[in-house]
Amino acid sequence: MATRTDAPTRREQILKEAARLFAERGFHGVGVDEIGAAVGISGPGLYRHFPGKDAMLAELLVGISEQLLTGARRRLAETGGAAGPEAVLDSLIEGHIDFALDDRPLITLHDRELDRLRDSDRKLVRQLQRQYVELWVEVVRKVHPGLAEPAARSAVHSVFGLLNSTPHLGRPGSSPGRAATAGLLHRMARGAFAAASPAAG
Amino acid sequence: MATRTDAPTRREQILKEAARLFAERGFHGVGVDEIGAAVGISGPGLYRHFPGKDAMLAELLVGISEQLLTGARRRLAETGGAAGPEAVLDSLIEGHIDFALDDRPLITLHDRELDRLRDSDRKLVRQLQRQYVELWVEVVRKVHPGLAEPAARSAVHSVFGLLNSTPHLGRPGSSPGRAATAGLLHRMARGAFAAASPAAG
DNA sequence: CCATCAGGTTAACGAGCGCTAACGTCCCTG
DNA sequence: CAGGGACGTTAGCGCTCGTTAACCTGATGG
Repeated sequence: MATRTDAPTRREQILKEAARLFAERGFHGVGVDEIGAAVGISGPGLYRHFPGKDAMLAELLVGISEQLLTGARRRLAETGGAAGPEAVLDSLIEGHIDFALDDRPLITLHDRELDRLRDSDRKLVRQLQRQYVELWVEVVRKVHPGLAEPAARSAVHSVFGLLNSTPHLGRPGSSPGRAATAGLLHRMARGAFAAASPAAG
Repeated sequence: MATRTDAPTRREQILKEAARLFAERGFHGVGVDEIGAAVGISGPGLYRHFPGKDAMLAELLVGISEQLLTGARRRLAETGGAAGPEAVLDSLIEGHIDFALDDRPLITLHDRELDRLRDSDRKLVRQLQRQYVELWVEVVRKVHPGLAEPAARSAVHSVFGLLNSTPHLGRPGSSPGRAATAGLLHRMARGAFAAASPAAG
């Protein structure tokens, strides 16, 4: 019988620590020796698990993009049929906020270190990101039909900027607490979308 | 008599190109030779104008922070007396949007490369940023008295995230055009603040 | 009981970096 | 017309980095 949720493998440890370090000091600012030290082994030992430093970043960024996209598709499928588009949008916002609050280092990496990837990986990540954005755009336009498509796309990007501000919001366990912060971000995102339409007073 | 606005000096050229390169590939990802090449001189020639690579980044970040803060104070002084706090908030938003749209590389650097600074410079930048945030917080709380101070501070940080999303919004001259983008961002920022209060329906 | 292999170790290489040294060349000024 | 400062250049130093090579060890399994 397997242990509950299978204790984190070495690869996963490495990815987690690498994400934290990359987010703190940037991809080029972190040496492989530091990443190794963070998981208790030393520098070149990492090469038993990854072909190189680039590969760690690639796996992180692709993983983030896939996780966001598949999560959004799942939420769309679950919420889409039963309730109206408003419920779908709320679910998308909730999912993004959960991710931004629980994996702050990854959110930081997601739009910061994309240019350090090999061409093929970068193309893949951008494609996943684009699909994620387009999924949001469709839902937003159902909730706010007065919004033209280019404006909706800009609005989605801007709301991502709003939701991804979590790294600036004081460390977990500080001022407002997680639930309050999530609620605040959710209301602000909805308010921002609602105000995006030029017609709205 | 001086020429109109004094043709850009070598220092200013260097700072502008360095900002662009740092924003594109990160502080550690850009070599001094590249910065030199971007202004038509080669690597070590930069050291006639700056004591080191770090100094360029420091001057950029301190300059940004000072420009934002002094601009906000000026707007507060100009708009504060005559009209109500709503007009002040609109003016702050407008100023921040102008900056985010006109100096995208600087906006990118502003919250990305802060940790690469020497301790003293980083302290200075953080202090300027904090004053800028607090100025916003006060104005926001006058417009939305139902908002507690910690929530207001979080809301301000989140709206900065929204406004600073301009680098993701398609290069200048694309889809919506500058005025339309500025208007969209402005409405969304106001909508986000308005929705931040828990009481709001 | 020994072969294998996963997962480490240390040593060292080659490239690239920021920066300094030494030198050249205008241009301004007394 | 000296002389000096502003502003370049190229050569090269010292260091750090990512990566490879060579070796070690403990668990596994036929």
